[in-house]
Amino acid sequence: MTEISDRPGQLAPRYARVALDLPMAQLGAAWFDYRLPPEQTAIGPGSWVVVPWGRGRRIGLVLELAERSELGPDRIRPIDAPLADAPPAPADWLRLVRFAADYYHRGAGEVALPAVPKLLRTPPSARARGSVFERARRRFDTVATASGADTSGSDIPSTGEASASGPVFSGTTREPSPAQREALAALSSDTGFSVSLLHGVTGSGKTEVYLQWLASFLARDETAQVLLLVPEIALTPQLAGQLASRFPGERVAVLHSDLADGDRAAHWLAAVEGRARVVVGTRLAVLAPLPRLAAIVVDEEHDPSYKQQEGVRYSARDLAIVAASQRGIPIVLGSATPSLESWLSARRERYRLLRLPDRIGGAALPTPQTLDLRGKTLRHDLAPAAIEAIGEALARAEQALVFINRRGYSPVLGCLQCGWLSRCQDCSAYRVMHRIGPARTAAANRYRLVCHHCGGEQGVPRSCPDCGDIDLQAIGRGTQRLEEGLAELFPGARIGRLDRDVASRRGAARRLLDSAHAGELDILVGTQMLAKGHDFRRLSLVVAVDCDGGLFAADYRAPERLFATLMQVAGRAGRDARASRVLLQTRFPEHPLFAYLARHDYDGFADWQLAERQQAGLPPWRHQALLRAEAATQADALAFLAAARDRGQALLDADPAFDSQVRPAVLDPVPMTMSRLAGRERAQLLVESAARPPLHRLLDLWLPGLREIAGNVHWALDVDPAEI
DNA sequence: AGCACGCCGACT
DNA sequence: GTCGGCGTGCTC
Repeated sequence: MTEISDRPGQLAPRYARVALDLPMAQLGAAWFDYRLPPEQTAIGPGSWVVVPWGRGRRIGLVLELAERSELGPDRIRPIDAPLADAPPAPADWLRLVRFAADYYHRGAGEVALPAVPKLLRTPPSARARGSVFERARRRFDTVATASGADTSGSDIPSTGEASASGPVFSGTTREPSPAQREALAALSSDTGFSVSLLHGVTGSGKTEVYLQWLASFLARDETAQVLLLVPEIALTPQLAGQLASRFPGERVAVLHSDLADGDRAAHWLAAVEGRARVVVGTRLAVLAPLPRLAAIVVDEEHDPSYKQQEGVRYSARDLAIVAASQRGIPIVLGSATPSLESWLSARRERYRLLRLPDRIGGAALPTPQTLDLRGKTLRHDLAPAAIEAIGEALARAEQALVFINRRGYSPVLGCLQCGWLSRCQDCSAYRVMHRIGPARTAAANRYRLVCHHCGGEQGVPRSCPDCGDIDLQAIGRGTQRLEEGLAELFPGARIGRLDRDVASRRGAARRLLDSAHAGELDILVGTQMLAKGHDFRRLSLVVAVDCDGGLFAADYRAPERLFATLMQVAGRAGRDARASRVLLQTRFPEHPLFAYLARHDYDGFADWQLAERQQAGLPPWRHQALLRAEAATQADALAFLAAARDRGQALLDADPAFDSQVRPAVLDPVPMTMSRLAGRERAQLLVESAARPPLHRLLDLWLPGLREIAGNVHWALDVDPAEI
């Protein structure tokens, strides 16, 4: 517990600077002052307090105490009370929160409060009996003792040895390979802060390195905690079980947004109070206030899901590195296809590069081959050679995985007569046709049109809304339609599908994966979801239906993502040392990306992409911040951004401190690619800079003034945007 | 951002 | 005559 100043002769502070979860840029404040209770309390930096706000109550975080306030005393209200039973925030965590607030140009409360489970940051009502904290403590004790591990997926059957757990996740320690031993030896020399990039192909045993390395911290110090960040929630529950069996006697806290409120509070509190020494979670776990953090691993560090896309748009990977640096502890970033940001840091020897070049057990990586679609007659979007290969795999009683990164039945419905397309009325996008009923249902009830952006839905019109023609066509193919096509091509084959629609039904994803592992499925159809961390023993063929979307996309990160995705999908094949094939359907087989992929040459690909980015003046060579605006009309959004640009430019011109060599550039406002979303018009303004300090200096000067010109335009800043 | 107060249309 | 539309204004 942090204590208030009791230095003799000093004036006792009368006020607390409290961070609240409110949009501070819009409110024009960095914190709110409240009066401390006159009697001696333990309120100090890191204390959680209940404060009056308007006519209600809110939970706030005390940033610091102060003797004076800018505000007249009559405008300052007193703190209600300390939040009973809440463990104070550790100083290390407060530092991280402050860094994130500065870096992302938001209020500290906008960073800190969303990191606390809802149940624990709801002001206690006068009625509530007992402490939510005490209940959360008991809950974790019960679940952690009962199952030894996981609480989140009680409907999820535990996976046996022959199941989803690949060898690297097994409960027993296996003898490390020479490369693993080398990596572990290098890591064991660490004292204090260091960043290591563990570059290892799928199946090379990165996880074993993480776990052994983390275990060494737990063994060395009986109060030490370790943090393992993972990209997606889908695999987290089973990973928790695996960690629990791997660290017997340790209690594992699991943190991700899909936990039930009570579980989330229980796990968070166990982590925060040090009762759980192993903490595993998705991006939000990086903001858990861990008092005894000794080491961090970021698994699949390149994964886009580490970037928060609403509220404070932080990068959990970047914040993890900051946290390690602030605490003077080591961090390991692992990936088969590191982000170009991390790769550049490794090339500059700011990060130590460790490699696991080979698959465990010596299984060869299959060599991806392109299938040129030009001039071919496709059936259900599949080239003859792909169909043939699937047939061969089935004949050998092996499994095939067909990958398509589009869910639903067809991406758009259209009228062949007049050209009408199923546009979403609220978004600049097409509504996607989804099959919702079985084949015997009347066609009109079998499908719906769904917008993947705003969630808007409608029935399928019986005839064209524009010309009345009844010949409406599903155009293009998603997972559902591909599944149908495959059933037609391979009657009798057992086909399973996995995409977000399937996964949203509780337990459905697990059931599908279990049947796949049990050999009850012959063909798996799915999106990215199918590519993450599953070893299918009998899988000998992977077909990627459409690789071309990522080749020439407007988004300069598209090739990087495509390369990572295809590497990951390809990695599903051939773990059992069977002769495996990976077929990539494309109309541009001569694209250099495929050559790097075929050679398994990540280094070459990354260096090539880095060179392209350097030439184009893009990250990670230059740094970006994006000012996003949203208004009723595009004109309003653009007018606000234009005014913002002028003010930004004026600041740059007026301040000689902006060195002309590294002066940030404020570009012109443009409508966003998705210019309309959920009925709101959106536009954006890019600021870019060769160096970070002048960029942040500009943002510091610039953002406070935007309040005056915003009118009814909503705006927000995105530092290091992932998509532009 | 919430959540008030505050003035103008179609309903019991 | 009311219920309610969302336009400004305030919150330490």
